[in-house]
Amino acid sequence: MKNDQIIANVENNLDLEARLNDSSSNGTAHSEHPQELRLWLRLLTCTQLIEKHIRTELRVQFDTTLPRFDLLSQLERSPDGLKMNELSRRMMVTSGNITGITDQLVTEGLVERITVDGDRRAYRVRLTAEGRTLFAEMAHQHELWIVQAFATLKDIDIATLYKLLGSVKQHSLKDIP
Amino acid sequence: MKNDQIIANVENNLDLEARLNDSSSNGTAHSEHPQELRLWLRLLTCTQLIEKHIRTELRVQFDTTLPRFDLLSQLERSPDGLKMNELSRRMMVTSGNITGITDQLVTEGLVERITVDGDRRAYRVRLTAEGRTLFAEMAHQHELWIVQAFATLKDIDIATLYKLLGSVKQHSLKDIP
DNA sequence: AAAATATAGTTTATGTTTAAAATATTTAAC
DNA sequence: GTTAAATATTTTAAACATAAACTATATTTT
Repeated sequence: MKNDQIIANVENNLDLEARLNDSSSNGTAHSEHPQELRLWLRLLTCTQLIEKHIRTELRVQFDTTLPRFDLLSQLERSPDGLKMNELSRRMMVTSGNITGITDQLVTEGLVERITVDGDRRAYRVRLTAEGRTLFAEMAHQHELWIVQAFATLKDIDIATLYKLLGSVKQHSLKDIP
Repeated sequence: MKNDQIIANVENNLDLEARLNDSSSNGTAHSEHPQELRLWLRLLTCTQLIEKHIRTELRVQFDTTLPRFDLLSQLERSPDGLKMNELSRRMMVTSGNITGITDQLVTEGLVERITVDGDRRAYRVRLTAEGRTLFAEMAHQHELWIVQAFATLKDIDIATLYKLLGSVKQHSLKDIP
């Protein structure tokens, strides 16, 4: 997406939120668009804005994508590697997807597939030395982007957000089983 | 994604956050994963959980997708319809994408393309009567899902979240131009 | 008015993601 | 010990999504 379009989008998204907020103007006494809907839209907007920024930076600075970064990120904390299945579950994407991302990272020489003793169905995927080095660089930048994204908030606000979103998350999880 | 996998994902995502929170255990005095990183991960998790739930419900209850629902949602507030261009900007996707989604909705009989007087390049896309009826049903359910997603929060907490995310959004927007 | 430029929408090629089917292997049941 | 069920991964088909090229029409410049 071009920069022009991002700007246009953002302005329109603002319009959209403005229109939602303006729902009282349609004459109905009880809000037609409850505050939950407005909150959801804003949550989505924030996530999308930050995510777009990270994707752009990853592409510009490292010529890579967010899924590839995320996979490396998972592996970084597991020196012995992780099985495809485990990666799929942690990244909340299907295993077929992991196959494709891993294939690319193998081609780039950043990860390697290792056979698992005693289970010829499974692999463990592990960072190569090159992958580990490159990821360290990327992770450092990534952390700066994220810190910057929330730089407008006070520590106490971050803590509040974290706590409230924790409730939302726990609540969402209850409905799944 | 199957329900089993969703459950597994969710549990693992919990693990992941738990591990992040546990970063103090690695012996470094100043947090290796700053609170901003943890907040970002949680924000992402919440958004993904809610969005996945909406996608699933849309598929199960209405045999449709989130992009199609979003397009109908845009049209619902514009009785005269919207131009493809306008849809593209509001939905934050490219115009080529809008062409495809609109084609499907036309096939399903939910929207129609109308010529614009005085501009033979453009169409307006408008809900059909059938589309309007079906969308009303979907929107009603959608609202319930969203309200349910935040049902764990008190009104004051929703207001707080809304306000703090407002700061984050404004701050993100500053960097774009 | 003709030429240049801009706009609206579609098409094309490529890549991502999902759900579901397929393959191979392991574990459990009998 | 053979069959049945479960597990790990890959493959496949369909829906999105993007960027860039293309067609058609409008607008602006000269």
